Amino acid sequence: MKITKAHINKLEDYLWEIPKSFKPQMRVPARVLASEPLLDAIMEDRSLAQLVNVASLPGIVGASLVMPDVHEGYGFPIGGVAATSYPEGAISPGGIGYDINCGVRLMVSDQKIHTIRDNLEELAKELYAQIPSGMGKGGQIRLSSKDMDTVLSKGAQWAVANGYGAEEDLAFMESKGRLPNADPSMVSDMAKKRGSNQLGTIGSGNHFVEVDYVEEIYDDDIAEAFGLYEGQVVVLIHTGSRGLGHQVATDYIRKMMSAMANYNIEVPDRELCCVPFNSSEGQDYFKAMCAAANFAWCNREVISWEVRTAWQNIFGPDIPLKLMYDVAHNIAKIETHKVNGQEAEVIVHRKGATRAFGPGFEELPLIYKDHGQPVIIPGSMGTCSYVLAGTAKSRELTFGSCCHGAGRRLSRTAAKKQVNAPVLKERLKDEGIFIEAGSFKGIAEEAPIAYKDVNMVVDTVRESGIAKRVAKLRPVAVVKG
DNA sequence: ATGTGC
Repeated sequence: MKITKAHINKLEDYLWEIPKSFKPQMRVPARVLASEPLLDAIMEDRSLAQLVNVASLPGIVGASLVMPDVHEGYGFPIGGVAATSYPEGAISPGGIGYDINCGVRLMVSDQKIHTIRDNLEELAKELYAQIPSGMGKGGQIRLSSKDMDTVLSKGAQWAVANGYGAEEDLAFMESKGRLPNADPSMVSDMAKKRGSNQLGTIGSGNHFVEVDYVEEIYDDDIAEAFGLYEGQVVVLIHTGSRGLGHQVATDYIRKMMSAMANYNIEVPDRELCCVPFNSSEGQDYFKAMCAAANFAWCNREVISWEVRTAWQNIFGPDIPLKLMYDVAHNIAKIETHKVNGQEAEVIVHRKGATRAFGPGFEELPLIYKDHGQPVIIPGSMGTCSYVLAGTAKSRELTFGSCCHGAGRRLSRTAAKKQVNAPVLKERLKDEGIFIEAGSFKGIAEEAPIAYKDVNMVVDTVRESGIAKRVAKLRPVAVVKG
């Protein structure tokens, strides 16, 4: 059945609900966090049908949720949050995504944009030279099978211990760059092989390394705590677990498709395949997912080292780049949330959604603790990005989650038809944004026109109260696959 | 997203 406005109730400004009564399979209502114009845009693709499907997941609690940057994905929409009861509720690889622990980190310099304007083109080229990018691309590091197991169990700590990272970065990463439940033996040899030369590589698609400057500060206190100020040059890194995470997802989706029947699980779409978290298949996947997440954190740490190398090559020694924060936006976590008025442990699936815990969260570095978790929102290439801070309200509305980006508006194919990439590249150069990319195809697919307006997305999360605006970033140099 | 596809 086609979902229309008639099926959607407005709960409050920026919060919409498709009630449980919409379909018999639904176990909880389906909720959309969006302004009305964004809701209209969301209704253009199959996001809401997928959101409704997710509401039938075994053990789902509260509501099936999507953020304002949602678009359709494999089974689950990208920009979705689903919490299932721990430990017997479902775990579903589709609710995490093929790129396990795809995420973003922000590094901050102590340079002002006007001091490096003349270096930007050179900087873009040097970053492109230092950071392997593109589909299937490997890097310099070849991991032995012993080192691979250490990466999978220790995450970013491996990079630090092996000269590709900085000890002081670890405290500034979600989960300190390491999920303790990882078990390398649950990751297939094929996945390990695919990942063995991919540490320190960004891949393709929407992944990038980008130099930005802070264009505007919205909250002085939080910006100061996060170490951000107007005019400051910063570096944004967006990538995940590459072929390794993709293979883990592929392996376990295949296993769950056949295992599902053993647990009498029926889902409205095969792509929602899942098993009970506490089943053997569920535990195996969770341990493998944690391992792939650790690979991704290590990858972003190694890329930071490459960025620091490029920085030194252009600006000389001793120009520090500090890690502001690193967030995952494709991951499942065991967390405590309020469910039907009671605190309960739940398995929170975030697929294209960022954890956004508010002030007081224990894991945060002391200097951030009074202000909530940094939430990093990359916009599309050549527009702008945001730094937000999580709030207490995110726990009430979205299981402590927020949006993760602008959200795709056009399919890759549609974007390629509409965009003349060489012209776009020149236009952006005229605006002072230098792009270095492996292919014009990649530039076309990632053109700003292919994305929603990130300002509208960020306005929604701000108005709904799940995050505060801290700073707006403007790109000046971009490396893409 | 991904050695683009059973």
